Amino acid sequence: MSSRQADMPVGLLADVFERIEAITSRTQMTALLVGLFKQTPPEIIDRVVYLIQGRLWPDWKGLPEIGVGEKLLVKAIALATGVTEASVEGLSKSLGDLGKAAEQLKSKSTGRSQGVTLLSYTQQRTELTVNRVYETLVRVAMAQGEGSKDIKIRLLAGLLKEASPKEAKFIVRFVEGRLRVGIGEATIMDALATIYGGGVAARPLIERAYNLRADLGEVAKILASKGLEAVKEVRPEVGTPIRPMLAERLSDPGEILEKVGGDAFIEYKYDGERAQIHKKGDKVWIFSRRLENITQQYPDVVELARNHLKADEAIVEGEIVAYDPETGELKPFQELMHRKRKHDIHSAIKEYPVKVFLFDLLYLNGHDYTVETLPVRRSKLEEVVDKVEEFTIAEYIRTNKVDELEKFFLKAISEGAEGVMVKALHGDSIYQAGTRGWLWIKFKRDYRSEMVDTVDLVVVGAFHGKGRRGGKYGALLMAAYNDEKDVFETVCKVGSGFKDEDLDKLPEILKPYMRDRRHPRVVANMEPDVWVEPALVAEIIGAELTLSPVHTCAYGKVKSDAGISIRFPRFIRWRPDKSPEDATTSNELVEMYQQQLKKITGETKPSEEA
DNA sequence: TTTGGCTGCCC
DNA sequence: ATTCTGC
DNA sequence: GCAGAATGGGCAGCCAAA
Repeated sequence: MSSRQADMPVGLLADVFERIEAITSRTQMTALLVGLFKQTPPEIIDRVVYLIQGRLWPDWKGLPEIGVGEKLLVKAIALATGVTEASVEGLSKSLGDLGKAAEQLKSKSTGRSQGVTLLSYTQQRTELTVNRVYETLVRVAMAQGEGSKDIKIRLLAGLLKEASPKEAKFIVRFVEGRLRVGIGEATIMDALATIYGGGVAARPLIERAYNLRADLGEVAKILASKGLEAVKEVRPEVGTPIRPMLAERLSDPGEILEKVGGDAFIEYKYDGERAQIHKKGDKVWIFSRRLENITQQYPDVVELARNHLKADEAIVEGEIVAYDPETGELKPFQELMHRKRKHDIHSAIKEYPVKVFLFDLLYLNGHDYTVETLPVRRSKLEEVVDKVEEFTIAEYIRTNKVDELEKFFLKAISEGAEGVMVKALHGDSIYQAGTRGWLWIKFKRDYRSEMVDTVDLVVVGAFHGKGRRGGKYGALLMAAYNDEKDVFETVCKVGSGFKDEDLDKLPEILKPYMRDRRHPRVVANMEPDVWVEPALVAEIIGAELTLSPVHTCAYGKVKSDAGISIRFPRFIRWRPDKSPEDATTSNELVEMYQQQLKKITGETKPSEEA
């Protein structure tokens, strides 16, 4: 990775980030970002954009990640500032921000204290530049194999030593993968449109290019070097992933149909992994929802696409689901996850067979279908797919009736789907990346509390929050009551569902029960930041129960070496009327788990069906 | 050689 | 993944 | 309604410690 000639001080970025962090108005944020881009040489605008996004390059390039998380970062900061890891960790916990911790340590230890370690000339620091920082971070990412953790730590520590306190804050946050200043891709696009497109009116053009390239750095570079006209020329390309269309969520069927404009396609929402499948001649690529190249994980799907997509060039989308070829039943998401592997793929194929349910077509033989309506895309999809059991089109109906939607939804659930997708089919129902426009709406079982298990769990611990939850608790450790052993066994953490107000009250609520050590009646593998004596009960909702390698609830009862946990847990409300012994018991969770198994595997089989 | 901590990516 | 918040 | 940033369970891969 050679240095590029054009460069700029990274301090300029840090200054702008800090100013943006302090405000909440999106308009002002965009204006500040515009100011930054104006000072950015076009040659390095891609790097600046990546740095703002908290990444080195797009996921789909297949390049390594930084491979440094919180723990290694603590080591690097300790090494760079000459304090113990424990003190870095402590500061980070209390500030809720490892970046701020680094900043504080840097500003306290300017000059001498760290100069003691080695050379005094480090005091007259050379200014860090964007290229210098970027290239060092690339070296961190590229360090792999034996001894690589040490290399990563040293490289980062070196960078942090050279950095000003403010720069250190953002370097650390970058490595964590989020700058946390309130700038996302939309704000970046607005800023780019303002500078290079003559105003925010150019945003849709820029966004379209971004959707088709999934590389905002590249789009920025095209804009900066060749202008808006060049961006208009961007077309879908087989082998280059397209940013996925996402869905809104709603729990009322009537409202859903209203939102999509009455008439709609309703299709099963399968619980698997989303896949964007590209085919060009014999060559096939598969991209995940985050546009990682997952082709290697699914040689069976590659083969299916090769044989059953009747097109020279195509991009289609579907869901890969684990299933049992003997019975035809769909298997839970957890089963499919065993396919997330690089090694032993061929034994995994046999052990965890999958099938593919296609639901969209984005490109076909030179024609861009992302700009076509859903009915057009669907009918082309039907033409192009040579359906077989393992490679088929998602089950769907077309309707404008609420009761038919309800009925189809129940059928979907009974067949092991997690709900349905409701999709607009009107004249504007294009393939629109992201969530805008209410064109797709998901309707899942767990959005309806009456259809899903709600549990009352006991608080046994708490975790310090980060970012906007810095200085507060960010999550609680929850447990079920084991009435046979008279102990509390952990089920999950919960950090979602709290209003700011709830979080603000937490310290006061927890205060009477906080302890330094685990309460003797608590059984946990996990170590929270603070332990809490079992006393407080909260209602928790989730999508379903899972088998857990870490949580201790009913450990070994359903499966050896596994407890019971909850997928997508969220806080609903406190249950001050309940004592900890009134909480949901471990045995009740076992029963709920077994009931759930019956729902998934049992109900399709009975012959009274149909 | 095995185990376990950490990380990234699925949902 | 879900949820909350500020604009 | 959009955009952004909090937060969850759990899997495999990787690397270092045991």
